[in-house]
Amino acid sequence: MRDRAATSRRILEAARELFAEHGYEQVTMRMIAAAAEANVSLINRYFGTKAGLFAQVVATGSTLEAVIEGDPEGLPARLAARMALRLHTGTVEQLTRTIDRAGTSPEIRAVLRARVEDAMIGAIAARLSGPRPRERAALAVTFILGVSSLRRLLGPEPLRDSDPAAVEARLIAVFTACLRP
Amino acid sequence: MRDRAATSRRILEAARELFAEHGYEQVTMRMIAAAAEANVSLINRYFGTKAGLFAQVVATGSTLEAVIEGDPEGLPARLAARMALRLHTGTVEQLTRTIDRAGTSPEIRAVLRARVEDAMIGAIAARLSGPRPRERAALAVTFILGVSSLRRLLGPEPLRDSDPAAVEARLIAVFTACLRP
DNA sequence: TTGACATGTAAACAAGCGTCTACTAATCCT
DNA sequence: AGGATTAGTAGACGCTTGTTTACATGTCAA
Repeated sequence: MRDRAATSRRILEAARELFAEHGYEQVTMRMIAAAAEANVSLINRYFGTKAGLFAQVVATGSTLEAVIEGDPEGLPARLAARMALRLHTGTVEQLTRTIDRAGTSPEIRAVLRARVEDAMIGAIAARLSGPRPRERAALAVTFILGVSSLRRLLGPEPLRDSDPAAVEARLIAVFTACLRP
Repeated sequence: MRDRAATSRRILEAARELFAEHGYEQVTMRMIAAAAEANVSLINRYFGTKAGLFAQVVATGSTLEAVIEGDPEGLPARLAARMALRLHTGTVEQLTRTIDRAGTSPEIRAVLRARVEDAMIGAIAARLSGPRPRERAALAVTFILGVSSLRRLLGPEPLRDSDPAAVEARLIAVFTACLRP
């Protein structure tokens, strides 16, 4: 046929970018359709509803796993290095930004919650030894989410023209304080 | 007359609570009017537009100033104590929550940015000595905003039934890592 | 007391939203 | 080759949104 798979993928990718950029509520079905060069009705046909599409976007987005895996001792340093790079380049992890900008729509809270709980807090906590690993992981995730919030509010400028090495050293201290037993 | 001042104040307070609870976009003019027991048209008459009302809410909301003032050495401890209390009671500062849940509406970004820049980052940075005070203050604000994000996504449960003293000690270490010269 | 002004009200407005229905057209299977 | 199935399209539907307009009512000054 005329390639349902390709169209479906174009819709998903267009939605992924738009949700990350403007947030769930600001993005309309027609915006997604236009960006994907597809018809609006196809979005509903393939993903059911707008919330369903968003759930798919969140569920299939890559998470921190590439950074998390490795020796647990080096975890704060790896998180700090990644964040320092992001701060310096002015970008934010796409999925983190999507989560931050999603707002408070009741229909999408469940999937957001599950994703943060499993793929962020749970993934970090699994690497930690010592008491209350989820509690410590949650603090690290707090900081990661905070960066998205700050950038949403202030744009990419703050912390950008800082000395990357100094920022990274500070971030290592922050993540260590969050995660150490 | 029929007390314009009182009606105006009821509208402002109703809007303040609703915006903090549900976020800017989820709150409708009719919700505010109902909560304030006022007519919808009066909101527009007194505040111009929905964005204008939101600007008024954000501009008049109390900030961290009570916590920030005092000796700079004790600032991390005071911030940590306040946050530990908030985490334990499951609440979040109203204005911080309003900012977090405001979403990405272009019409309100300017006022949000100004408020975070001046009343949070600027206020903390003014108390700091050493190099790049704004940069260090921004990291602390990152963490503060992150707590609002985490609670928006996960609700009040996480970090709630932890040992408050242990959490507070950890938070002191985090804020110290953010703010120390 | 009465006219003028401020306050409050109700209804409608136009626009935008997500979704659905009816239809066309392309591709596959036998 | 031709019916069946599926991808894609166009347009309307019902609803909600923020805002505005026209009107009623209460209050104060003269």
